[in-house]
Amino acid sequence: MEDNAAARRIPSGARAEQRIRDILRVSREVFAELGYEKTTTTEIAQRLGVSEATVFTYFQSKRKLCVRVIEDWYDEIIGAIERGMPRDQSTRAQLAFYVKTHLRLFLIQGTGLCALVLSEGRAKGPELGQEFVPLQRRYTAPLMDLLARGREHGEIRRDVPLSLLRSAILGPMEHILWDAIARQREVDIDQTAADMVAVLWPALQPADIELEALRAFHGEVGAALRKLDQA
Amino acid sequence: MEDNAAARRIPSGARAEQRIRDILRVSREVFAELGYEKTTTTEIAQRLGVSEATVFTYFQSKRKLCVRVIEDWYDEIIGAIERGMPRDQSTRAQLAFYVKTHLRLFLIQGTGLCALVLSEGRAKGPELGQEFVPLQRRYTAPLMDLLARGREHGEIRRDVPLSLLRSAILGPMEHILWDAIARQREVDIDQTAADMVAVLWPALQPADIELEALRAFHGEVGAALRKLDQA
Amino acid sequence: MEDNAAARRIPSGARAEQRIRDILRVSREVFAELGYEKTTTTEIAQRLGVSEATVFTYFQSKRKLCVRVIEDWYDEIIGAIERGMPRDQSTRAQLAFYVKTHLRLFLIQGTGLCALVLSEGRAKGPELGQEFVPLQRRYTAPLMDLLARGREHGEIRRDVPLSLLRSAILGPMEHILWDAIARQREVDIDQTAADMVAVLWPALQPADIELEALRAFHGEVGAALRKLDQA
Amino acid sequence: MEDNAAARRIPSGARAEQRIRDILRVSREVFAELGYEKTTTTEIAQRLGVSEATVFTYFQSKRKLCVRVIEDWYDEIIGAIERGMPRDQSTRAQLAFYVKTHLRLFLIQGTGLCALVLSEGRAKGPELGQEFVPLQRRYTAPLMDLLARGREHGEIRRDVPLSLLRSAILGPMEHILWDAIARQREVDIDQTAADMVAVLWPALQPADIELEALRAFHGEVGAALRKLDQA
DNA sequence: GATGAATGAGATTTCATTCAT
DNA sequence: AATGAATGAAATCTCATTCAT
Repeated sequence: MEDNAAARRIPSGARAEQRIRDILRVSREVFAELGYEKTTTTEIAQRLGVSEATVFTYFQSKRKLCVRVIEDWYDEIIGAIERGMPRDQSTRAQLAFYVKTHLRLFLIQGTGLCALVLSEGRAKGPELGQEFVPLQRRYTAPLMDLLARGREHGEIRRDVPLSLLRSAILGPMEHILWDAIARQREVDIDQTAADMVAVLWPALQPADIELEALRAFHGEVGAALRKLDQA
Repeated sequence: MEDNAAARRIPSGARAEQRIRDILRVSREVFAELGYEKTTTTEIAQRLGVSEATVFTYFQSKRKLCVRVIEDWYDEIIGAIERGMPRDQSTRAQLAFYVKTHLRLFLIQGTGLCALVLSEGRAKGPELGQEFVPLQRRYTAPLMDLLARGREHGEIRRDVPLSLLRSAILGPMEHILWDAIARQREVDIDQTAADMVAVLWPALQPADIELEALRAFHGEVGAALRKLDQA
Repeated sequence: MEDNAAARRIPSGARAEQRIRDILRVSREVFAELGYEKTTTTEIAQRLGVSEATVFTYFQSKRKLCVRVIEDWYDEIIGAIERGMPRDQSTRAQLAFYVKTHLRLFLIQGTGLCALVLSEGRAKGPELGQEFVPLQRRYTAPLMDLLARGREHGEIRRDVPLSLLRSAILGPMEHILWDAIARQREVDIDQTAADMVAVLWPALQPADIELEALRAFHGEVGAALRKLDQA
Repeated sequence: MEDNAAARRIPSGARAEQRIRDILRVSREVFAELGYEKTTTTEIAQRLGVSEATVFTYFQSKRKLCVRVIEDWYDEIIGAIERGMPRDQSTRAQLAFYVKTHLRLFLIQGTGLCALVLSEGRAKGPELGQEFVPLQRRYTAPLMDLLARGREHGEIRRDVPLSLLRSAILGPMEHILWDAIARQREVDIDQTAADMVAVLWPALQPADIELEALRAFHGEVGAALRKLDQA
C-alpha cells in the first residue's frame, strides 16, 4: 500500500538472518503471551537485549512483524503435518496423527498465537485478515485431503459438506486448548488425542441408516416413558 | 479511582435507561467489530452522536462498559436457551434446539463478542477474565445438563469426559462461525444446524449400544405393542 | 471582570439565605479538608444532598465560592479578636489573648483553610491573591495596633520594623499548626499559647530598657507608694 | 503502571544528564510558580521547547518529577547549611548564618517550593507527604543541633520544648518571605537577617527572672495609669 | 549496522459549568 | 427554585516510529 516510501533497505547476509531469526523467536513469545495490542516493541527489544530501533531495522512495522510471526508459525505446523502424515496407513490412523500433532504443536505456544490469529485475523476490514486466507487454506489442506481420500474409500460420510466436517475436527481442538489454558490445567496429550479420535471418528463415518433409526426409536420410546412416569 | 472524592452518580429513570440501552447497543456493535483494544470511546460516542463525556456519565470506565456488554450478551443467550429448551423431548431434539439457537444468536454479533471474550478473557492478568468464569459456567450449564441427562438414559457415551463432549459440540459451532465471518459468506442456519446435529449425534452415542441390542429392543417393543393390540 | 455576562439572578429571601449559609458551611469543610483543586463541586453538592446545579444557582463559580468561604472565615476570626481583645489590660495580656484566640480558631479548620489561602492566595498572577490583601490587612490590624500601642508605652522595641515583629508572631503560630497537622498530634492549646508568649514576649521587648533602668523605676514607684502610705 | 510490559528505560549519559538538569530546572520554576495541581506537563514541555513525551522519557510521571524537584531543592539547602555552618563560632553567630543562608536560598524560589511542600505534603492521602518526612528531618537537623548545643552552654532556654523554639525561628522566616512575595517587594537580605536575629535571640535565651518580673511590673503600672487617666 | 533520543498522534478520564424542563 | 443531563476543554500518559550519530 504505502511501500513506495523510500524503501529502507533491510540488511541481508548471514548475520542479518540470525538477527531476524532472533527477533522472530522472541516476538513470537511476546505476541503469544500478551496478544497483539499489549505487546510493545519495547518489550520485544528488551527481551532481545537490543534497542527498539534495531527491531525496526529489520521489520518495517509492528504489524508486519506480527504477520511474519504468524506466517512462520503456520509454516511450522503445516510442515510438521505434511512431513509426518502417514499416508499409507488407514484414514483413522491419519486422523489420529493429525489430531495428536496439532495438540502437541498448539500446546507449546499455540493458544496464544491462535488467539492472535483469531483476534487480529478478524479486526476491522481486511487489513490483516485477508493475508491469512491463503495460509489458512494451506493449513487445512492436509486435513481436507485426508477427508477427501477417506470419502473415496467410503469411510467418510457424504451427506454433509466437507467444510462442516473440517470444523467438526478443528473446532473441538481449539476449544479444548482454550479450556486448558483458561483453567491452567495440564493436558495429557496422548489420552486427549485418543479420546478426541474416539469421539470424532463416529461423527465422520457414513450414516448407518438402520442404526440411526433404531437409536432414534430407542430415544423416543425412552422419552415417552419418562413423560408418562411424570404424569 | 478510590480517591476520597465522591463519584458522580449514574442517572436513573426512564430516559436514562433508554440511554443506557443505546450505549450498550452501540458499544456491543463496536466492541464486536473492533475488539477491546481497538475500540475507542471516541468511536462509540461518535456513532451515538453524543459527546464522549456522556458515555462516561453512564459507565465509569471503558472496561466496565465492556464487561457489561459481555454480560448482557451472555444473559441473552443463556435466557433464550433456558427458556426454550424442550426438556420433555428426546435428547437429540434438545441438542438440535441447542445448536440451532446458538447458531442463530451467534450469527448476529456473536463471533465478534465471542472473540472479545476469548481474547480479553485470556489476557495475562485476570483483569477481565475472572469476571466471566461464572458466566461461562451458567452458559454451558444447559448443555452439560443435557448431556448428563442423556447419560442417565443411556443415550450418551460414558467412555470420555463430559468436558470433551462439550468441546466437541461448542468447538465446531464457533469454528463454523469464524469461517462464515472470515469468508463473509451467508449461512443457512436451519440446514447447517441440521447437518451439525447429524454429524455430532453419532459422536455422542455410546459405542456399546450396538445394532443387535437395538434390534432386539425394537423387536420386544414391537411384540409388546402387538400383544396390547390383540388384548 | 467578566460579570457583564447576562448576570444570572441569584435568588434572595430567607430561604435563599439559609441555602447560602448551608452551602458555605459545607464548602468550608470540603475546601479545608481537600484543598482547592481536590475539592469538586460534586463532593460539595453530595454532602449537601442537593444537585450540583443548585450550588451554581447561588455561586457563579467554584472560584467565587472559595473566595467567599475564605472571606467568611477571615471575618469570623477578625470579629472574634476585635470583640474579645482586652484593650485595658497590659500589652502582654493582649498578646496572650491574641495568640490563644488564634490557636483555638485555627485548630478547628484553620490549617486547611490556612493552606487554602497560602496556596490559592499565591497562585499565578493576582487572580485570587489580590482579593485577599485587604482581608489580610484587616486581619493583622488588631495585632499591628497592639504592637503600635505597646511602642507608645515603651514596651515594644523600636529598633526593627513592625512588620518583622508581626512576622515573628504570626509565623511561629502557623508553623506550629502545620507541624501539628503534619504529625497529626494533639495540641494543648493553653500550654502552647503560654509557651509561645513566654518565647515571643522577650523578643518584642526594647533592648534599651535595661535592668538598671527598670530597677530604678521599681525603686521610685516603691518609694512613691511608701510616701503615700505614710501620708 | 505495574503492568507486565517492560518500562522504557530512562536514558543516561552526559547528554541525558544535561536534559534531566534542564527539565528539573524548568519544572522547579513552574511548580514553584503554579503549585502542583496547576502545573501542567504541557507547560513544562513548552517552556523547555520540547515535546511532552520528552519529559516523560526522563520522568515516569508528573508526581515523580515533582518529588524529585523537591528533593533536589531540599538537598541544596541542606548542603549549603551543613557545609557553611560555622560550628566553631558562637551560637548567636551560627544562628545568624542559619537565618541568612535560609533567607537567601528561599528568596530565589523558596516560597513557591515551600508552599508546594506544605500543600502537597498535607493533602489527605499521604501520597507525597510521607516521602518528605525524612527530608524534613534532615533539613531541620542543623537547627536542632545548634539549639541543643546552645542549651549545653546555657545560652538557650530550657523552659519550653525545642520544637517550639524551632517554630519560632522557621515560622517568621517563612512568613516574611510570603509577605515579600505577596507584596512583590524587594527584601534587603542582610538587613532583614540582622533584624531577625536581633528579634529571635532574646526569644531563645534563658529567662532572666528578675528582668521579666520588673518588665511585667512596668507594664502593669503603665496600664493602671492609663486606665485611671481614661476615667 | 546499531542505537539513543525525540516525538506525533492519540486514548481514557475528569470536572466545572450550562440549559431545558 | 431545583435539577437531570450533557458537554467542552483539558490533562496525563503511552507507544510505534524516525533520524542523526
